[in-house]
Amino acid sequence: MERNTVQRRAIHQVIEDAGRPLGPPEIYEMARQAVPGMGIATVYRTIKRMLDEKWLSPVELPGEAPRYELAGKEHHHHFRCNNCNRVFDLNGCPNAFQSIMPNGFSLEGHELYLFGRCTDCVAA
Amino acid sequence: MERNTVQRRAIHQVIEDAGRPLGPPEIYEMARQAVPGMGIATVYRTIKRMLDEKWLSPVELPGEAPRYELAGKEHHHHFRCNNCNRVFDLNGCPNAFQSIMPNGFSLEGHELYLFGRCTDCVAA
DNA sequence: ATCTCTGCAAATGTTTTGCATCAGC
DNA sequence: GCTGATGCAAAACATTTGCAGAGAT
Repeated sequence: MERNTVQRRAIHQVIEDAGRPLGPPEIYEMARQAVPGMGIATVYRTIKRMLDEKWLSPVELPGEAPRYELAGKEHHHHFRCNNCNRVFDLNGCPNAFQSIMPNGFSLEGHELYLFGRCTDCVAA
Repeated sequence: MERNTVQRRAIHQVIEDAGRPLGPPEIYEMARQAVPGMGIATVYRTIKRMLDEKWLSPVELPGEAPRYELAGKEHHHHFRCNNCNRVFDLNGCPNAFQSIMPNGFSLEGHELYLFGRCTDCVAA
């Protein structure tokens, strides 16, 4: 049976409060402020368990270390600002992928990432 | 000045012959057949240099180790078969991404990956 | 009291780097 | 013969795992 520990609570809290996808080192640093003695292994183990339990879903930008966000949102994609590097959720999905599928192939899923400048950085 | 070594030639040859994106371990194994004594470090160093020289471009599927293919093709995306795990080039691009961009954000680039079954695996 | 979770440290896997030597020019 | 490139081994990172002890139930 699953136990409700301070570490687990701290990690869940951090991800919830962030409102954007976070990577293990970020989660570690932030959760550490609430639970000073915590080890990095606990962060990895907890993330893995939360993924199994579908509390978290991974956000894996090409060429970057994985980040994680709370699961349960509906299908969406992500935008990363080339200037400030923050990752934002995008609502909706352009369902126009069948057009580039080769004949005889079947389409089962897709990943889409957009890059550019967020409102804060579009001026800078 | 840059030198034309057997290792570099072997690596370039392997990637050219493959016709699909390869990862460093694959490149190492295959190039090793042409140049038995070669070390893995040379593969990494050579890939890095070829990226700088724009001979190669990276293919970074979310959650997977990076692969590399010859650069210079025109804009395209990739499809990975969920069954045999091979990666294929897709021609064309559904230019319909502006529709999900938030107001005030500017779009500068995108990455798209499709998943499913290739012709060979659609029956299996 | 039980049994899972944790922290630590060691192990793993991948990519990078230092350095003496080798080889392209 | 210079000087960049290579092979080896060690180092650097990120992530995983074994284990004994702490803590939740």
